[in-house]
Amino acid sequence: METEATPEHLGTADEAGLGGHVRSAVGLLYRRFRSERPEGTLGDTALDVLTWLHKQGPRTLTQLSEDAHVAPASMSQSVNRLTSAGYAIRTPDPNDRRKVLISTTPEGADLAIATRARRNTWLDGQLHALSPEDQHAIARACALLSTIAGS
Amino acid sequence: METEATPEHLGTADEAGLGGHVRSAVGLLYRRFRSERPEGTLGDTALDVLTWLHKQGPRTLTQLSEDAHVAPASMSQSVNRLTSAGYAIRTPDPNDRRKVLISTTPEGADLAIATRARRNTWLDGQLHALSPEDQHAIARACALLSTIAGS
DNA sequence: CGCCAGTCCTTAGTATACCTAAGCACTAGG
DNA sequence: CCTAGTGCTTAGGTATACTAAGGACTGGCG
Repeated sequence: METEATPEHLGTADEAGLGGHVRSAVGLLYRRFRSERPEGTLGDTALDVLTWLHKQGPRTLTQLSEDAHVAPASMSQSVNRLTSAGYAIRTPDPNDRRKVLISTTPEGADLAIATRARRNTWLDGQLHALSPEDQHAIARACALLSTIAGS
Repeated sequence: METEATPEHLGTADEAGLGGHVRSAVGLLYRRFRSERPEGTLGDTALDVLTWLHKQGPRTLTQLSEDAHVAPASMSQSVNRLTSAGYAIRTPDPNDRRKVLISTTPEGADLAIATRARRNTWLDGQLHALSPEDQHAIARACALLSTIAGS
């Protein structure tokens, strides 16, 4: 086993808690976000994809699946929901016809904006009640954890 | 219904980013955690429940569902997976036979420990590569966001 | 030129996890 | 007892994810 590299001495409640706290907080927030989905039949993943497309412009399916860290087949399903609901379209890549570019429709852009606004209504309301330092800590933690998640 | 309170003027990149960054980071981490599940057939929610039971002792189903912020019916299903895999048992509450106390079996306790260790191996490895200030920011953000999620 | 390996995407089948609705089991108060 | 309320379960449906398998296209090599 890792007789030397295991950092057992980094505090007491700290190490036992940090990873666990991150997991716990992520689970709670994820479920909370999921429950904040009163409109439409689209799930949160599909809405996330729509938001990304709205911000970044057209992406291939493989790119989207890498962004979300899911298998291409999973992303294809999520894109199916978006396209069958009329919020996104698939366009064959003119340079490489194996690829498919996914982009938002005008309705999709509207929904992305509306979704963002609705989400911000609740979450920003909570975040703005915090002190600037707390907000800064959260921003920092998000950046760090996103990097970790993407590694 | 967001006709009145929508804060359109709350900055430029900051507010648009903070809520969005939180959501994005949570989504990425959640999927990452989910993919870090090589062993057994139990999902991450079921493992979380097992971990809570291991730490807190027997709980009723309603208590568990409140802990996880899910409907009692959902928790009942998760508990079903645990019990049918032999990691937890249901015991009628002697004082109120409507209630059911859920507790871990010895195998469940072992699995909880092993799960925690496996999770910590990866996540703590990442977290320990950060500076103490960064770790502190994450700990703080987790505490704050857990409170927000639970509100 | 035609074949073949590799890449990109899709569909099919399966599993987890969440929900609402409906119903059973039990408790407590008339 | 009978009835209202509480705790839990099951049934049915949706979203998301995976693996496996196959179709469409590209590019290189005989």
